[in-house]
Amino acid sequence: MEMKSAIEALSALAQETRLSIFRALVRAHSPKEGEGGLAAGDIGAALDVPPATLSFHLKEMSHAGLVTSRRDGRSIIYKADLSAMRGLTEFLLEDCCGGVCGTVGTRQRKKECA
Amino acid sequence: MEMKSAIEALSALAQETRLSIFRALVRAHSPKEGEGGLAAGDIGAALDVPPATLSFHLKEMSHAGLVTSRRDGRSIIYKADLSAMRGLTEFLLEDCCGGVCGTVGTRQRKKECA
DNA sequence: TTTATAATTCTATAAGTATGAAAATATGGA
DNA sequence: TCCATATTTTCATACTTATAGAATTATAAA
Repeated sequence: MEMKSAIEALSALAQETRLSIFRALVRAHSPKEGEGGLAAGDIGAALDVPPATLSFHLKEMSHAGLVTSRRDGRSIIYKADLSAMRGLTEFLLEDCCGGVCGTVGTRQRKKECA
Repeated sequence: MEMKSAIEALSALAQETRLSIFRALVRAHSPKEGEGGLAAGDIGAALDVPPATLSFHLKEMSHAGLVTSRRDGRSIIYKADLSAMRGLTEFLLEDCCGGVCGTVGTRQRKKECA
């Protein structure tokens, strides 16, 4: 991940409606392809957001790579892209402590930085 | 962490100058109290940001809880607060897959979601 | 005390983002 | 085909955020 896409992802999350949408999609997530996620209408109903506003926000999140979508009949199912999240976290903590603490990359951490 | 502070932290990171500052502070981090971090002037010189602009951004980051500061003579040393980062990540991925994947909380993950 | 250095606050201007009503588009069923 | 449902696009308005020059405050050294 590089600067530009990291900023797009962070900007997409830095808004109350979008953050609520994302967290709802995380809860409804499934690691299985073609499963999990929520229909746009269900998100709008759950969070009480009008269709035009919801669509604007979902588009922002798609462009930022935070969600994917698939059509299911008349509905469009949105799903969180969690690999983007991991990439973002690694970008943020890259080379932490100049590399000596091992916060990013290794499974076995050397020190407790984050 | 709750919604409001998460949005403040995400907004603080969702801006090119501030994101560059944060990453520079992550590299210069030390887990030891009173060590690590960078003087405001050094950040400004490294990133070529005028003092007033830099000060504006550092204030945003302080208010968002992403950085702490301590005075050292005429300089003010800013340091990344990495515990805030961990709190933010946990907030974002809370109850992932309805809780079954164990992405947040447990050290030993059940599945690879993020 | 005077001077130099470091950082912040004030301020005006410029630029970017969110909202939701109305209209348009897409799908599936009668 | 015609109708109902689901979602997106368009658009005007309102709101929020970034920038950097000039003035101010704080610390340290001469």
